[in-house]
Amino acid sequence: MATARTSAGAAPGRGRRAGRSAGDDRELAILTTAERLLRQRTFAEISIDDLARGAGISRPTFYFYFPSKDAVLLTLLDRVTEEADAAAGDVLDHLAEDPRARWRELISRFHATFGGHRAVVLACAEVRGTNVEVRRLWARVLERWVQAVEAAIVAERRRGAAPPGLPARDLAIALNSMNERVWYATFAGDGPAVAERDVVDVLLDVWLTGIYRTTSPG
Amino acid sequence: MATARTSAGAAPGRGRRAGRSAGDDRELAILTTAERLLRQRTFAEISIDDLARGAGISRPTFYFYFPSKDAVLLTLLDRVTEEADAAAGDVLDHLAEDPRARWRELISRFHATFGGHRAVVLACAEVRGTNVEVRRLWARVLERWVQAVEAAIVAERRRGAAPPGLPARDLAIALNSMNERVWYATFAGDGPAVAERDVVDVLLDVWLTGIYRTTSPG
DNA sequence: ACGTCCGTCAACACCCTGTCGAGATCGCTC
DNA sequence: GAGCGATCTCGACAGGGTGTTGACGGACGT
Repeated sequence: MATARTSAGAAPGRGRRAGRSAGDDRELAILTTAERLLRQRTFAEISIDDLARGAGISRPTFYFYFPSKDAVLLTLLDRVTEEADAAAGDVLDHLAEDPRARWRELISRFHATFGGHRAVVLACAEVRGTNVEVRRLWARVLERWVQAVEAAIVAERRRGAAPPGLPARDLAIALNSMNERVWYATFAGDGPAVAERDVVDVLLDVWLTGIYRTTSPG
Repeated sequence: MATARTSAGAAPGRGRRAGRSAGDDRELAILTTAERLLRQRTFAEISIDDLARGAGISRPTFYFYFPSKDAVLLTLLDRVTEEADAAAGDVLDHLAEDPRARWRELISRFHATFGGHRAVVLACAEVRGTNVEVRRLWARVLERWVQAVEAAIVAERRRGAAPPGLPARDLAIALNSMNERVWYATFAGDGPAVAERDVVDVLLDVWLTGIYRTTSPG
């Protein structure tokens, strides 16, 4: 039980006495061990014992820091999505300046963030089917991005840059979904996939034609 | 190890003496039990014992018919993709008659097939991360569809109906990927999703704009 | 009647998860 | 610098799932 150690939602490591403690180091050690191991094996192939040993503690002690293996991944995912949010910034507020360049910037930054943590992204895709918490967190994050894109599409239509068409929300969902799946295939490298160096431009083209009916919107 | 009972790839139930035998019934019973249970719980929540009891046999006997729980799902997936292939038929050979109507027919038929077996589809998405065989089978199937769509795009460009643009294969990958992910969200019902009655039209519009730059190609 | 497959299952060995309770250790106060 | 509560640690256990082994019954051709 311990304190509110589940994190994922706020700055982790809160709820204990102010300063740095040995416990914080251990928690971090578990996290970094997880991300390291994820670069070598599947999430399913990693046992709690692996995580514990990698962090220099015993298996029962692991449970002091995280309630389960999935909770570790959840924390990792939380960090990545925060990083992605920060990277995206407010590009969508400046679409009018140069639509194509701005949309490209958005997609490109997401690509860079996910690509930098592909092990975590792949692992999350792996457990999304079984783990409710990961599913919910991802749903929440995606919802935010969908709403941002939806608003941007509405704004582009209002200023006459984009023609009317599909409900903006549906279009935003479809485009975001496409990106997710295409990135997954590219990073996982199995099945038909777009080459990593082309993926941003491919996605961009489908976004632009979907929103503007042209790949060079004015 | 019994005979070549893994199936998934050819007509299942071959490799034993000609006529119907009790074993074929059992094998079928396992399959139908799996699809039934999948409508109620997650794949991970179903144990081999559940499958065996549902089929009226003991757990060790299950192993006589299938090497693992995943192999059952693989057989199920094989059937669904065969059904989808059959449903798709040769619509893509008649695009010139009425592009919008034909593309819509293609998407709509896939939608109907997957929607009719959403439990299996969802379960496959769940294990794709962990199971190599499911991953490979899905990759093979997807590759076929991608190639068919790629060829259709090339043909449409050649006859002047579609403008040049992205490499046809990359476009085909992106569009197929989008469909997969959007359907998944719609069927799973979690996270931002397109309403089931709208999903075909939403996907169609993105396909048409991506391929023709218009939603009403001539 | 007799071997030989097909089909069946009780029992076993194994691995992984999650929990409990008994300690060690840390940081603070008096 | 002794004492105390919170933090931290782990050995040992219980439970549930998987996959395998070895022995047993029945159908079928000869």
